[in-house]
Amino acid sequence: MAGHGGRGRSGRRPTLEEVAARAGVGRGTVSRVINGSPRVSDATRAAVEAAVAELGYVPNTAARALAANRTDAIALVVPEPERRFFTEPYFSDMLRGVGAALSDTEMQLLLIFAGSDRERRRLAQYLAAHRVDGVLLVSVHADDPLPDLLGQLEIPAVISGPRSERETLPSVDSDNYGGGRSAVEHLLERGCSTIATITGRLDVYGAQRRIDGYRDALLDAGHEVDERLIASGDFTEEGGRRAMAELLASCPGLDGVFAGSDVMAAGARQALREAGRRIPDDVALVGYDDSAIARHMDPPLTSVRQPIEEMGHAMISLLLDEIADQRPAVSRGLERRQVVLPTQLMTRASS
Amino acid sequence: MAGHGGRGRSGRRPTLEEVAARAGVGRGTVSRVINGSPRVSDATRAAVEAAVAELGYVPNTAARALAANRTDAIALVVPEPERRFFTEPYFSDMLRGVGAALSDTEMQLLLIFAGSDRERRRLAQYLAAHRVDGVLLVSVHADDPLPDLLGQLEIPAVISGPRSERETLPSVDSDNYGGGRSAVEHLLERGCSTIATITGRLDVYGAQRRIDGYRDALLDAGHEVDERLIASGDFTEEGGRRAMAELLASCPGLDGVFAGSDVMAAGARQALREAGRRIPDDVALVGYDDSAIARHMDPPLTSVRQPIEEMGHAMISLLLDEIADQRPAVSRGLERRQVVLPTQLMTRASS
DNA sequence: AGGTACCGTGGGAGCGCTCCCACAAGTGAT
DNA sequence: ATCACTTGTGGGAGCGCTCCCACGGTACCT
Repeated sequence: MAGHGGRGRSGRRPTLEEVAARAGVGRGTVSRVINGSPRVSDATRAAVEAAVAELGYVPNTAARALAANRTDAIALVVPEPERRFFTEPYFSDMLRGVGAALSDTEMQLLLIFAGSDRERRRLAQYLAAHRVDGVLLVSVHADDPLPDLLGQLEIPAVISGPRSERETLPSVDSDNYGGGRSAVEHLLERGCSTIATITGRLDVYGAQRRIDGYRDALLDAGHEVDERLIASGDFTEEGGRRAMAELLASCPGLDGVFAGSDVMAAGARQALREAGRRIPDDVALVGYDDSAIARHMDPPLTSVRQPIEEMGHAMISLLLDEIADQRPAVSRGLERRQVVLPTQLMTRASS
Repeated sequence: MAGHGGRGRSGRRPTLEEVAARAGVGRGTVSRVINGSPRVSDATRAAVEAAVAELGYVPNTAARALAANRTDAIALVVPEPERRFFTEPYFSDMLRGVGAALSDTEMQLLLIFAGSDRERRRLAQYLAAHRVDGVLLVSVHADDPLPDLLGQLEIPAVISGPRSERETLPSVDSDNYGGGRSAVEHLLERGCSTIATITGRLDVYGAQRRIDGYRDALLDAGHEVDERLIASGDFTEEGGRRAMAELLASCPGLDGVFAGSDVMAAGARQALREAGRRIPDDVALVGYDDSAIARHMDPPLTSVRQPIEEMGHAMISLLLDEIADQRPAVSRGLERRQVVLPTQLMTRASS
């Protein structure tokens, strides 16, 4: 054999040009094959593919990014401290869903925390450098300036929970209203007469919608809504514990609780236990998220399941559309780019 | 004002060339300023910095990567399923430590899971494309082929727990032997006479070393080692529970347990509770990692603390050295590139 | 037969940077 | 004054790709 230019030898990596020479074609043709263009004859394609395999050719991402002005990467931005990311199963579930949706793509996923001011500055710099083609925004609070920044920079973005009913960014969400409603309807069916709720942070739109669902379910069943039965948590376990303690103090007679997240439900369980209330005999408890916590709690927690996997898929799909659409300035009609997916109540021993 | 080429206008971003023109210098000089080269006069530097600020210039990463043949990114590779990453606080602590160590750098950190075969193939492709300058390997099992792959591709790497006493890669570890030893010595001091241990996966070198520490502490105190007191877990909570149950069955008289991780200690606690043993009155319990679990357990868990933050720093520091050294083929002596950091026993109510 | 269409293909230009060589100007020893 | 360095600077070349224009060939219409 003349030459020994196999892939085994490390050092320099083969380039497009070398593949072209080996396959006896031009550079452009190899590029077309690599990028799956249909305008290549079958014979040529086969020859190129053989050359690629023989040489162990792997495209140089940097060169491609420079020439094509894209990075083939998207960022999952979590505007929360890292700690919360790991504590709150919602995030890790979301990461998994998005990762799964992306795994049949060439796109790379970057996880970026933007909890502290320092991290935010870093992120701003990062986005200014256009190091990603698009951004997935998870858990954004109502007054967060991040979406505006993305708008200025003209970086496509999709948000996981809309910030309000007038969200301008494409968004994906579960049916928080319906979910809250179904939780409360379930408690009513179980015979609860005094149902409290522990809400998430009120600057999160989804948390508000769950409360709306709570309210309407009670009203439609002919109950009136006692504002003292609405305690606000902050999505943390400790917040749930505290809210539950307050509720028990102000309304000792309550017999059902809808917590706005499983983690808060876990906190509520603690408070109930400390107060000597049995679950579900004295107080029935329902959570939200159907995370691992719910299944492992004692007793197992009834919870509202959000189709996280599907939500991840939907977000990716919206974002990729957004990225693709960015180039031609065609009039993208006002087709609804707000996806809402249904929830499902998972009934367990806690209610 | 003539022109309106400020940073506000989006669309095209300013290039080096434009900054150079604005500052009235050459391209090379701007590059030197951007990269902090000392061979620039103060006056010129100031002029360039002003131009950079006025134009809102941000370097194009892709162009830089292509020209300089580096990516300014490193990967944290976790050869475990995603689930374990989120379950096991060790990983998130490590991520935090590494992230902190990297935050005063320009380097970007990528988190990559390589739990499934599919993910591993993706990773291999990724590494073959040289999309990172270096790799941090966390929790590698003895027979993992990943380190070899990295070697072939000549990608600098640092491993978080050496695979054996003959580790060839630069590595960072806590003193597992000393940690295990101190845990057992502590139990002996507390008056325990029959001390069991729940080990981590035996193909993890660190787990072995903790057992060695356990053994030696007992031997040095004049006890003999009863093999029935050594039960193997797999670092999971369920594994800890099962191992504890076995230990209780075979050695009902035990009064002290050293668990190889906090998560397994949590499992052990369950089993102890189910068996009606009180902690620490009937059985004293010590964990390893000093993770959040330890502090929140009931009773709070005595645990061996590894200086994760420092370990992160050490890993980064080793890796950056490795990357820097890669270029000149100088004879890098055999200076020990194996860092071992001391542990510290955090005493709490469980012992 | 000539015209028009398209297909598959080759290769120039250029993406924005870094590297390095060349060169002018200054410094100090001889 | 001469030579040898050093310091700061400009700009050519080139990194490996994509984009796009141009071109020869074949097919199908007049």
